[in-house]
Amino acid sequence: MSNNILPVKGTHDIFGLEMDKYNFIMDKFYKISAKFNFQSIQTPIIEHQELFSRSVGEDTDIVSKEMYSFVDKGDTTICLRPEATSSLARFAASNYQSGQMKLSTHGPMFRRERPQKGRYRQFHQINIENIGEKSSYIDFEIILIASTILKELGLVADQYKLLINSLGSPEDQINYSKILSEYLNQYRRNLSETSLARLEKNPLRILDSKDKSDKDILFNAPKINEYLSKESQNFFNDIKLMLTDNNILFKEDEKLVRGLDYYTHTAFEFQTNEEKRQNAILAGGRYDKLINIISSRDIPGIGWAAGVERISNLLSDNKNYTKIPKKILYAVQDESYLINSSILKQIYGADISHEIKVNKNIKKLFTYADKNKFNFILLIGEEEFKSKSILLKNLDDKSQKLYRQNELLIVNEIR
RNA sequence: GCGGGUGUAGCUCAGUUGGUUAGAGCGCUGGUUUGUGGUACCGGAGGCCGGGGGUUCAAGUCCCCUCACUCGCCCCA
Repeated sequence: MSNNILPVKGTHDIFGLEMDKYNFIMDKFYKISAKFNFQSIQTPIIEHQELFSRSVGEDTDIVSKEMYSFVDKGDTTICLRPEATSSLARFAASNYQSGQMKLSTHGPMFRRERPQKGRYRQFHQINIENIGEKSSYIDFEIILIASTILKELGLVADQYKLLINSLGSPEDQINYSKILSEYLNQYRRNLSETSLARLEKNPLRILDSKDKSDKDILFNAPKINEYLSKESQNFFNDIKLMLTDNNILFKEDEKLVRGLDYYTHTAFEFQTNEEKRQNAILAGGRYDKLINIISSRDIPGIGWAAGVERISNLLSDNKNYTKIPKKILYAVQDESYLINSSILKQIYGADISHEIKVNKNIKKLFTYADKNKFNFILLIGEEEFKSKSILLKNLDDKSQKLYRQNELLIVNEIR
């Protein structure tokens, strides 16, 4: 026991039902995103740390205390990616040409937090990003895709809700930040420590503080939607109209600002309605200034990320997430029966899920087939070997038939 | 970073106010007349009771430390 090597804290092996659910989620995700013309991409899991300190923000929790970073045999600081949007933005910054670049990806992300239910140090996300398009239609479409995927995965309406907000244009944000800072400055004494720090660097993030005294102060704070420019208001209204038009329920939440610094305009989050758990399952928004922060180009973008484990947790354990193929067990009483076996070659050549099992005890062979949920057993025991025959039994309906070895065509008998 | 809970067989757990060789179910394995599987019955293997220290005639049980897992807070998908 003490010698066992366990997985690193906060990491998990994915196997069995969990793996089936994971594959199920991937399947729906890529199918639906492909339908909207997204192209899949895989970017490296390691990146220059600078990518995230510039994009996500130096003083976010993610960058300041949760990143796995190391110096790579010299002076390059490398890190395990804590999220994927920055990597895709990096890719787009050097590969975008014109029109829309629609990207979908998935993979492991790493954040060094205290693990708990629905929060792991290595977790998995699915992401879609649309880069290069300013139209509010895209904001709607990206939310529509999210909603479609959750539905297709079998989540029902009362399991989750959609919250949306507009953070306005970069100019609106600067403007509103000033007004908010002025207001909050009057209450410096009562603000929490973290909020005080944010007051200097990024006052917007104070809005989603969960500190009680902060909340009291924020109750009467100026609201961002009162300070949006006319253009920003129209932009946001268009999105809401499209959502309503397509029966996507949402709730406006003026406190929703997201934990990353790069968002502008639309911010949204799908949350589970279940109490007592990490409730954000999918979240994202528009990031028109992000690419300019990490490159010399200025390209708008919008996207979201969803936590695979968090979605997986919401899926029922009692469903079958795999289309199991018929499985066949080729069982023989002695290894020598497998030598120069035409049956074996047929099995290898056919598109059949199979296993070979050798045991002198016939009963063991059947028990094995049963326990491992094989649908058919192909048996060559001593008698069959002598008479050059072979037994095929359907384990589901218990019917069985004896064939001559040189006459059996497996693909014809099993389907 | 801060709090709560739990560590006993491969897995899920019992172990009474400290008291001899530490238990159950499931799983694994052998058998119930020699070639036919989900049931039934009988047998078997398998535990430094997470680790270290302490109290005691005696510790799985009480105390301290430590490690691991887990659930919350913060934050986030």
